[in-house]
Amino acid sequence: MPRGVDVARLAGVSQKTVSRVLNNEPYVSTEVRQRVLAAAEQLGYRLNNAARALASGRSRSIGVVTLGTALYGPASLLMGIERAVRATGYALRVVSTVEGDPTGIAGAVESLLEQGVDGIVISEPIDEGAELVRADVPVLVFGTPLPFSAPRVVTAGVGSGELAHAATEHLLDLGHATVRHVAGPQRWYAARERLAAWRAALAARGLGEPPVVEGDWSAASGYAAGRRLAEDGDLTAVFAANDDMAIGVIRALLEAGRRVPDDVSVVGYDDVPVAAYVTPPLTTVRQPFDAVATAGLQLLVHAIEQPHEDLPQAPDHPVELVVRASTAPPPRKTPGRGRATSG
Amino acid sequence: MPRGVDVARLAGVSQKTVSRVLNNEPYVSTEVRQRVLAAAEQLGYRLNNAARALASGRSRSIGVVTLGTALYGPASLLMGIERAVRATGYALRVVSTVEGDPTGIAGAVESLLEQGVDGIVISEPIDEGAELVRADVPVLVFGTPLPFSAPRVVTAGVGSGELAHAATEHLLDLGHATVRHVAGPQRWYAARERLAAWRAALAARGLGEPPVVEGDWSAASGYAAGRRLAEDGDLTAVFAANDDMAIGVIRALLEAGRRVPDDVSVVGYDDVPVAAYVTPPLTTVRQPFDAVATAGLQLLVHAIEQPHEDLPQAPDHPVELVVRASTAPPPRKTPGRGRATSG
DNA sequence: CGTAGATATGACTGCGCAGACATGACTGCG
DNA sequence: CGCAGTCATGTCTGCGCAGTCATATCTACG
Repeated sequence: MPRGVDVARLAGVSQKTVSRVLNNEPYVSTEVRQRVLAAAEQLGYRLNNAARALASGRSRSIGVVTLGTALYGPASLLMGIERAVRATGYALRVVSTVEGDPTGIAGAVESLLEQGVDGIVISEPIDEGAELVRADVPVLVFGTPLPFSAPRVVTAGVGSGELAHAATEHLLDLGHATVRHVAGPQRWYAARERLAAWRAALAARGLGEPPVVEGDWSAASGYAAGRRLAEDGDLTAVFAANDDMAIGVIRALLEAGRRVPDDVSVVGYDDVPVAAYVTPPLTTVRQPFDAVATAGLQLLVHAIEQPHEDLPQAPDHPVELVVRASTAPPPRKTPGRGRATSG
Repeated sequence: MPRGVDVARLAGVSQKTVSRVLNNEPYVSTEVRQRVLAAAEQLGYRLNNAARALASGRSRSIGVVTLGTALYGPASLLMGIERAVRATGYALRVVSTVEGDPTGIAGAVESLLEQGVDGIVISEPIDEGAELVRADVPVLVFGTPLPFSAPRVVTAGVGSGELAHAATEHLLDLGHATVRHVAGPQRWYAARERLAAWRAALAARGLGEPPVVEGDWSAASGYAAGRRLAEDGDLTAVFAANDDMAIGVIRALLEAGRRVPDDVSVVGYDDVPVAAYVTPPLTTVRQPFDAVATAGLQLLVHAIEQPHEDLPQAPDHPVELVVRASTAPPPRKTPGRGRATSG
């Protein structure tokens, strides 16, 4: 591997000037700049990242803690983060945790700190007990300020709240007497936020709160939840915390003889790409992952590079209720079937 | 930040001994090891990655080139890679490309090389023209040996071939006269492989090859393909290159008045988590992403750490055809509707 | 008891870059 | 014309580790 001095020799300048050129620093004449670039090109020279990081004290990289799942939401957010990180000129390092991992988020953060990242992104905050996560670099959390100890903690919202609210209201506006909720796993911030918004929407209309069924985001758990919901003879509207569970719910309802949306309306969350094509097409909520990631990363980079300035606040992002065929007004005559017992 | 010498001083040893302890080198007495670990713990000491990379010439990190999509296949493989990389003790750096990106895979590889990775993984090879990708570290490609110039190029298969073959055969075994194929974008290796396997399965039975409809992996493109397929009055069986497109195809067929599976059988590919819960539940093919990723990474790490030994071959992985309700024997009396014209 | 090997530790050094500072050439203006 | 300010470049240095080699101690065995 050629080094900076090799380029310098070939271009007839000092190593420092090579460094200047390759870092786009001012005070280099155009002519020298050209010579250096030509020499670097000729030798196939690349700056040595380790040496740069050691000399400058910054690694120019950002670490992200993600969940080891291919779930649409987390995967989309991760891809949004990747693009946003690259746009800021930083490199991306990824560590995943799995639910139930004993070291959890704290362990993942620790491993990123060992790698020397300049900042950390927690993409899907989940509660792994009461652990306090310590970091010596700025941290960006999507959703909620976990118990973090770090120089700067930045929070960027994904706007789940208001939209889960809107999803519930959409069902109520259609005339449903109430809305049942299939929640996500409550250790996830995203799941808690959606549950709270559903609750708030019911409360705003003075409605009581029917029992919540909790799933694990999977279609299988949605199916199980749907079987339980089907025992409710008065059921006409369901809000599921993500699309996969909504699809499972719909399948269970169909198998129980409930038509969707004729008998029961179902709303999902995420707008997965197949949502428009399943039967029936799913009413759902679309999240602007890219915009959220971009905005969050701008805050994080600001926190990294201007450690003493105040942080601007993250803007809210337009979220969108996508109404499709899985929601309709409730049936005229409620079927009034008796409540079946499980077994 | 405390440095190695600080720990050394506290433990009453030399910096070099601290280095030995933290790298688990032999020839350190148990007693000294304890003292050093205690001192490191007390100071909250962490090895400086940049300095170790500079001094040792290895960054202990592996870069992966992925596609900036949340598609189930690529996302699952990425997560499998993350786990596999972590299991080998390396750190993971991620760069994504988008289709149509002018710099393409070569640009992504270049940016990883600048970051100083010890090895590179190309998770979803796509053809970005005839570019020759150059790397000075070993490269692992999932699927196909692209035109690569690197010290070692390792290939690990995802076994798409035989299974796309099996999927087609499953339909033929049910009695269908032929099988139409909704292909993925042909720049993707995975799409070409599935197309070739479908072709081979037809040829093996001496069947002619009906025209292929190409999609872009999305349910929307599957829907468009399904509308075109619905013009074929003799259509009874479809093999789609992924589940999302299969779901789109099913929707289009339903809207065209074809029942699935009564009139037309549809097979997908990937076994996305909702496949079992859509209507009808989807017959599909499950890929062992984790196993493939683990095996591939073992090869890559071998190529990195034993540059002069021969590479063991990657084992084949069990792939699995999952038969669900979307496939059935063809209808007794073919409907024989005339071929409609589009427009 | 003497010497070869294994074991345990330290001193010194350099990896390749960017920061601090020095220096020289040039510009403009009173 | 002289001096301050800008521009352009170079010299020297150290970031914090791991590699190399030297050294000291401990075993084993003839």
